[in-house]
Amino acid sequence: MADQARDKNDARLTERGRATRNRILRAATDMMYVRGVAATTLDDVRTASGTSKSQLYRHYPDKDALMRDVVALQASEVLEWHQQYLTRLKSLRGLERWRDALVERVALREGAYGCPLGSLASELADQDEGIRKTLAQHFEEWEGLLRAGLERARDSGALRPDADPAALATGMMAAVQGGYLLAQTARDPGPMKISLDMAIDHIRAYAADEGS
Amino acid sequence: MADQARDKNDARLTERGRATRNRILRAATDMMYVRGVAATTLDDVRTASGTSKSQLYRHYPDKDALMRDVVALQASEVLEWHQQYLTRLKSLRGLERWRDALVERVALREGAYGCPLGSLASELADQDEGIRKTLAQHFEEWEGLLRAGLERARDSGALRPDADPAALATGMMAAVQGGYLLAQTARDPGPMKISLDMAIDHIRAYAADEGS
DNA sequence: TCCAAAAAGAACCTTGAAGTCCATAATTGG
DNA sequence: CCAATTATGGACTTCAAGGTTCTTTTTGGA
Repeated sequence: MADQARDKNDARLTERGRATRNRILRAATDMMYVRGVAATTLDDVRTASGTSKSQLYRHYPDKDALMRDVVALQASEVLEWHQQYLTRLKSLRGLERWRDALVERVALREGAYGCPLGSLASELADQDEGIRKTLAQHFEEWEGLLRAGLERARDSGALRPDADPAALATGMMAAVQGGYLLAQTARDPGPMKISLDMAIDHIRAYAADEGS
Repeated sequence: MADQARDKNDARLTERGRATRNRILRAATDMMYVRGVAATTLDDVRTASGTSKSQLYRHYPDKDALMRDVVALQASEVLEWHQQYLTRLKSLRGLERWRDALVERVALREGAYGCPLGSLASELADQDEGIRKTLAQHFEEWEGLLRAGLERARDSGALRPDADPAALATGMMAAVQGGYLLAQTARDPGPMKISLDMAIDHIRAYAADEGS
């Protein structure tokens, strides 16, 4: 009882305990991404992480708690990846570099598995209101990276003053998610590239001087 | 054994039997859309359709077979709905009417549940290769409606000759799917409208005479 | 009206996944 | 180095979901 509360945040875990916990979370995150949350059993996680049932139980009261940590980890990794490209964004050129990296990433697995956050959202949004809200916040943060970049581009004169960074960022997010889904279904990164090109062209229409 | 083969296509079923089969399929389709495929139990379907276990078994050898019919029904209904707006499409004006109807449809349920086909795709694409291919074909058919409409628009002079209907249709499909996912996660149809507006604007950039 | 075939209903079985518990091994502090 | 605490392994229990089978009811044609 006191144990569970303590273990939730790994405050008083030894090095070894924390390593086990991380192995569990890593295995669960990877499997839930590839197979889906419902299709991933705790026994799968146990095997893949090289641990045992009682360890799952020690570190997570139930599958839901594990799932919530999976969402958090996946979100932090996705955000971190995009930050890498977007925190200093202020031109169309930067947006194109980001697009190329993203398309490359999707091409590496031939489109499969979809967006690490998007597929969680699709599976869980209408099932657990708490997780839905959490995911909505993560999406907002992600969109915020784009919006901030576009604002910098506008303020620095790369985009016209009448450009609407918020709407452009939302459109770009939809292009990303739609591209992911079409790529996943077709097992082909092609649609992702076309989709992102569309969204960038749409932004380019607000470029200060015509042409790229 | 002969029974199963016979029942698969409702060739030699009586009126009553066909009605039961339809009730089962309708209930399964609705529930799997709202709750997801994995979260829908056969017992749920049995209750919702007012039938019993042996009837499920009689009409469908297993859950997978039911699932496949659900995909087919959902696809035919989605396609039919979009055909209604897209078969005679040949101008931006028509595209805008379609967009308004789609946004209205999403707004009715406050964004929830996502795309009837897209959420099936996200859940099943990496789980069952056969279903993935089927869904890819349905998406292609859907995209084909858009592409054909854009080709008519181009041939009738509404779009410039250098417009690429295939790429524009793919971009539009991504906008639809991305819009659905963001609307589902945010429980707000707003992103769907912004996303479709972006895709239409992108097409408008290829309009023969400037402006709409 | 009666009979054969089809459909419905409900009890039953099997499997697999989540969750529980306890004995043993490892680790850490005094 | 010993005792106390923490981590581990694996067996066990429970439960729910899928799937099966049998009996009863309904239907439709001779």
